[in-house]
Amino acid sequence: MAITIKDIATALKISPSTVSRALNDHPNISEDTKKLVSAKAKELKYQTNFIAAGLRTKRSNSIGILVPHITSNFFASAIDGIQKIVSDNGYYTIICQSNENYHDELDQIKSLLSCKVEGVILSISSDTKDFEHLETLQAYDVPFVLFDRIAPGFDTPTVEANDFTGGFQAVEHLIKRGRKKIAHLGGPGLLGISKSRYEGYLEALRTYDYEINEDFVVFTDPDQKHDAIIEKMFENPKNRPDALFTFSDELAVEAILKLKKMGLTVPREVSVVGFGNSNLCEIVEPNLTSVTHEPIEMGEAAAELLFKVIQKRHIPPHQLHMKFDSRVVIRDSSR
Amino acid sequence: MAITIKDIATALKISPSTVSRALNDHPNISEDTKKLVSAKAKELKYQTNFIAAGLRTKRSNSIGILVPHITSNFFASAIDGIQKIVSDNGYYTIICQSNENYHDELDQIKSLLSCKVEGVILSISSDTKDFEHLETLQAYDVPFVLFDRIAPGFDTPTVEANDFTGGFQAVEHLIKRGRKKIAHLGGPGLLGISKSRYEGYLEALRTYDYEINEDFVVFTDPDQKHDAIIEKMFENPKNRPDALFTFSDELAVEAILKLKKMGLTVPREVSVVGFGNSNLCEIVEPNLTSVTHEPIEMGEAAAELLFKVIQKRHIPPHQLHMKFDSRVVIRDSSR
DNA sequence: CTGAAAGCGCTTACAG
DNA sequence: CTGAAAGCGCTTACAG
Repeated sequence: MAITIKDIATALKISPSTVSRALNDHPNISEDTKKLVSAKAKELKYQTNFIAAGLRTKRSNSIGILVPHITSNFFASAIDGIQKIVSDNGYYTIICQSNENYHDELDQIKSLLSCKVEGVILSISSDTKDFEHLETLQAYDVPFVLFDRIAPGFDTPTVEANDFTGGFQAVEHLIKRGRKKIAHLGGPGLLGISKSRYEGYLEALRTYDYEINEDFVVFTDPDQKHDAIIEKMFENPKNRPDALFTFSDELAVEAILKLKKMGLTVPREVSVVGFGNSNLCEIVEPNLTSVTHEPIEMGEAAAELLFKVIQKRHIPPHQLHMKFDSRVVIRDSSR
Repeated sequence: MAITIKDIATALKISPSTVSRALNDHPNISEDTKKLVSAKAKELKYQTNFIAAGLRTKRSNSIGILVPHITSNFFASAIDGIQKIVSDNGYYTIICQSNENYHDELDQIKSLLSCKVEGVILSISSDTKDFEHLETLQAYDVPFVLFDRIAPGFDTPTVEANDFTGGFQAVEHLIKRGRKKIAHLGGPGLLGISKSRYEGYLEALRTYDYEINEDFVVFTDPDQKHDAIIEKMFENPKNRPDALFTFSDELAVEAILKLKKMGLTVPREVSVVGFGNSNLCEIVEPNLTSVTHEPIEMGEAAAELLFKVIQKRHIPPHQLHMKFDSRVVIRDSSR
C-alpha cells in the first residue's frame, strides 16, 4: 500500500491538514513542523498522489501533445523542446499520435479530455478536413496551441514556420544559381504548410519572371511511393526540370536517390533543395541544401505560449501568432 | 464547467450510481436505462473523468515509458510499438526522457510514481551506475519491464535484442568477406548492450582464430565528437583496420563520412557494418550493411509482457526474458 | 434492476 | 499556527 498524508499525520500525531500544508510550504505553518513533516515524508518514501491532488484542485498538472507521428525528426525534436518547458513548469506531458489519421486524432482528443489535461499542443494530421474537435476543446475550455500545422480561423495561439518565405527563399536560391526549369514536389494537399511552401515557390517564379509550368508541380501523400512520381517528372529529356524544391528533406533524399538511379547527376543536371535542415542533409550524397525549420525552438515557444494561456497571463498580440523565419543552408546538392 | 455523472443523473431523474453502472455496461442495469443514459451522455458531451475514476478504483489506466531520448529512430519506433498495444488495452502512456542522465532518470521515476502509473517500460541511461530507483519501483509494487538496455539481476521481465549474436554475426560476415583486421567502435562503456556487442565481436574473432588487437577497439560516449577517434584508428597505413563494426548505425554513418574525408574508399579499403538497420542505411553512400534491431516488435512485446504482469496473468518462463534474434542485412558498405 | 452511502487521497475555507 | 469538515467525481458493497 502506498504511503498517504494520513500515514504521516498519524506517525507525527498531527492532522492531515497540517501535513498537506507543510508539504506545500504553506506560509502559516511553522518551520519546525515543516521540517518534521518533510523528514517523516522522506523516511516513509511518501510520493504525492497527483491524481488525488488533481481531483481536488481541478488542476491535473498535465498537458497533452498531439502530433501526426513521433517517428519523425521534426516532431521528435519538437516534443523535446516542449517537454523541457513543461517540466520546468512542474507539469508532465501526455503524448499522442494521430498517425496522420483524422479518426485517431478525434479519439486522442477525447482521451486527452478524459485525462483532464490543462492544455494541448497540437499539429493536425494530413487527413484532417474539418475542425470540430478543436471546437470541442474550446467548448470544454481547454486552451490549446496550434503547432506547425495550423487550422485556420481559431482564436488561439499558433506557432509555425514562415513556410511561404521558406519556399520563396529556396526557389530564389535556385534561380540565382542560374536554374531555369524549377520543379516542386509538394506535401499533402490538404495541409496549409504544403500550400504555403508551394505559394512561396510560385511567388519566387513570378518575381523573377519565370514561366509557370503545371507539369512541374506534384503534391504527394505521406504513405505514397514517390519513385514513380519522380521518374515521371524527370523522364523526358526534352522537358526535364533542372532543379527541384521539395516539401521535406525526406522527399528530397528520395528524389536524390532516384535521380541518381536514373543516371542524372545532382547538382549538375538537377539541383535539389529540401525543407527541414534535418540530420539527413549531411548524410545523403551530395549533401542536401535545405531550408531551416527549428523544431526545438518552435516547441519551446509553443509550450511557453500555452502556459501563458493556462495562467491567463497577457499575451501581446504580436506574440499570439509566431512565425519562425527560415534561411537556406547551402550544401552540395545545389552548388 | 465539465459535465459530470451527476448532471446526467439529475437530467434523467435517476441516481448517479445507476448512471455510473450504465456507462460501465454493468449487467444489472436494464437495456432501456443504458440506452437512455448513453443518449443523454452523448447529448451533454459527457467525458469520463479518468482522474476521479482512477482515484476511486486505484487504477490510473496509464503506463509510463522512460527512455534515454525520443529523438532516436530506435526509441521513437519502440514507443510507436508500445503505444499500439497500450491503446488497444484502453490505457494511455506518459513518456519521459532521461537524456542519458542518471539524475533525470531518478526524477522521472518519481514523477511516474506520483502519476500512479500502473506499470513502467524502461530503458536505462548510459549514465546509470546503480539501480536503487528500480528497487523503489519494486517497493511501490509498480511492475516494470526492462527494455533493450537492461539492468541485471531484477526479477522482472526483460525484452532485448540478442546483442551478442548480433555482434558475432556482423563480424563473422566481415571475416567471410575476407577481412583480416577488424576494428570495433563500441557504445557507452557502462551499457550492457555495448559489452554484449563487443563480446560478440570478440567471440567471432576467437572462433575464426583471429588475433585480438586492443588498439582496434574503442568505446564511445553519446555526446562525444567521434571524428578524432575514427581518425586515430585509421591514420596509420601500416596498421590500418580493413573493416569496422560499429555499435550503431549513427556511428557507422559518422565513420563512413570520416573515412571518405580521409580518402579511404568504403568498402574496398575499409568495410563497415552498423547496428540497427535504420533508415539511414539506404541513405548513406555506400549503403550501409547493418544488423537488424526491431524496435516496433520489441516495443509491442514489452507492452504485452507488462500487461501480463499488471493483470497478474501467468507468464511462461521462456517468455520472461525475450531476446530478439537479429540478422545481417548486407548492403554495399561490405560488399 | 435501482438507490443511498461511503470512500479513494488530497486541499482549503472556516473556525479557533 | 493548527484542526475538523467538506468536497473534487467517480465506483461499489450493501440494502431493498
